[in-house]
Amino acid sequence: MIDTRPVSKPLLAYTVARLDRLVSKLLTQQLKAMDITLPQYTALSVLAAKGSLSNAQLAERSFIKPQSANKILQDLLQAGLIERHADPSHGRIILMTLTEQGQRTLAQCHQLALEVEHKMLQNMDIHLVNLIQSSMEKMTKNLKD
Amino acid sequence: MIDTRPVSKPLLAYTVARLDRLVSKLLTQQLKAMDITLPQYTALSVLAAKGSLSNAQLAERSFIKPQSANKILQDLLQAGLIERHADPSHGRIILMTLTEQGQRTLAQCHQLALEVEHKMLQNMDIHLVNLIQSSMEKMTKNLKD
DNA sequence: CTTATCTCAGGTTGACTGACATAG
DNA sequence: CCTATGTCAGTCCACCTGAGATAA
Repeated sequence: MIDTRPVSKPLLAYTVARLDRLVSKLLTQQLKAMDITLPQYTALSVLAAKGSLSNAQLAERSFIKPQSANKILQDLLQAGLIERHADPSHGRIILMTLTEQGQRTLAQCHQLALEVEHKMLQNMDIHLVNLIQSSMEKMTKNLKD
Repeated sequence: MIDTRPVSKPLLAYTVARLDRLVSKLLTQQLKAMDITLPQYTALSVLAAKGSLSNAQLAERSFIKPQSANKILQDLLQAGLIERHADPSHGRIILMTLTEQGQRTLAQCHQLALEVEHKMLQNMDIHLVNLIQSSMEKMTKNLKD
């Protein structure tokens, strides 16, 4: 029997989505041991990288609504992993920073995440991986504008 | 003031997740005009590409549970976009294929998805994009095993 | 008996929209 | 007034787990 189906490649968007679903699944499993959800780990990482961010800033960077980001930050506050600091230049804005416990927890979570990252990148050229990462950042920028 | 924060790059896993969140958001918005959800469009695309798949096969490919895939297929059946065919070689397996209406709908959805894809890939080298896609498929394979 | 498949039912999570107070 | 921000409340969706029937 002759196969008459089209042999067109799937969209890159599909390949990205499929990879992300698998990565998220594995990462969520790993983080469960630390009693941290993936959105919580992500927020913790971004806060640590930026030093401090407001709820609105975190939401915009993460492409989610401020109400969604607020829920994540409340849970991190509850767990004692971050703390609030009033922005001296603007009374309404509240900046979030990691507590010492938050930094220790983040370091442990990062170890678990690195295991997944290394498994994902096994037998891959480091220069190619860097090129892929910068290309994907460009794609994100393309879609933002 | 001197910035003493570490300048280490984020994980590739994070960059993938951030891009996927934005792509999924835009794609979901576009598909709303066709009254199709992103999981439905994805399932439709995979079924069309493979010709026909069982619920269990679709679930495994998509890294979701059979119960989740079943819900999606039921909705597509309800909408008349796919139809069921008993597998002649195994009484319990039910293969799914696109109806003619399903193929027409998929073609229209694909046009909307291509708009997002093209925006994402604007000013990017096609050969690099192909290299990125095959690399990401390799990453998915690395994580599967 | 064991395994794979399909499917009904209910639960959880991580996003959403709505509404409103407050700071500038 | 208008805009941006924070936050309380409720909703929705896409996944999940549990349980059970059926086919090889």
